[in-house]
Amino acid sequence: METVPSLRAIDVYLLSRVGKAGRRRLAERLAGIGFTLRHMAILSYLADRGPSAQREIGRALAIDPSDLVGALDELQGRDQVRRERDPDDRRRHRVSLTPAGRTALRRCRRHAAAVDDEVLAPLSAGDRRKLGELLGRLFDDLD
Amino acid sequence: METVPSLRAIDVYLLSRVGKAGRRRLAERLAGIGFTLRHMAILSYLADRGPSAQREIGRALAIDPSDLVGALDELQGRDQVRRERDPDDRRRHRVSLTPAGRTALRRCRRHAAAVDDEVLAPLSAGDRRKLGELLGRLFDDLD
DNA sequence: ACCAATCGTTGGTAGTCACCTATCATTCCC
DNA sequence: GGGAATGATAGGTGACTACCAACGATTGGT
Repeated sequence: METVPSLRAIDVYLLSRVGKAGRRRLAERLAGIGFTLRHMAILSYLADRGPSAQREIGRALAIDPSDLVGALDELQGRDQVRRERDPDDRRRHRVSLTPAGRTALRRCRRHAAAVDDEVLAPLSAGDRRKLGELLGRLFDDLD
Repeated sequence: METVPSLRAIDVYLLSRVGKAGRRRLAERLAGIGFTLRHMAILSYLADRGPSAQREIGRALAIDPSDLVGALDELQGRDQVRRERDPDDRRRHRVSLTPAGRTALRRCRRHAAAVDDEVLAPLSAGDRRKLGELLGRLFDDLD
């Protein structure tokens, strides 16, 4: 990457470029095992928060409800996710992880960790921890 | 943004999400004054490195040569950039900034600085500096 | 002088992405 | 019980992106 100091000085530009490169590598790896970043985010959400309505998942992950349908169809088609009507509110679907879903998630996480190691290779352990903390704060501030 | 700890723990995911949000805000602001991120990157490159061939610009900014043509057409249409044949190698175009281009770039930079302030608001001045340094190192390591 | 490579350009494709609208079933509010 | 709001779904759109193939002009190697 050639040096363009006046661009390099813009933090949002750096963030955008580095983020895009990282996203791309992660997406490629996940694609190799039949997943998208979105799939992984959904599985992670379910693992952390337990069975949920689609609307909650969509809101948390910034996925449009109508887009979520397709992603869930794919996961369900591989038995990684189960959809059943919520008995307490029959408009809702109660989406939950299956054992196969948990296994798949573990695989995704291993790939994600590998990409982290790859992308953050230039940083020391301490710097890497610091970066994670700073990014976490920025992330929490979104919306 | 709801809390999904196992996703938040993935640095590349944070990078990707924060970067995308930042990119979006910057793109919106620039769109308000008739620019894209790509335009700004090109103007910045020319300001930093002086008159250049299209191929160099494309390589440095990771823009496909065929995509660069259109962006330069737009800038040239507004007299922010000049294209002339390189007398030393008549295959090349010598692309250079015009005074109007410099003025436009200054405006872009002001908007970019404002977005930086906005996105990085949660960080102290010290943390912000640190983040910029870490991102800079990761950026230099791309490709 | 000729062949291969380079530069800019044209035109097209495929994927992703964030939307938006409309519809049906269900529930909530009064 | 009736009207408004909500959840999931289907279907489609426009913007942007990253590509790729092909071409004419020009240059460099030998």
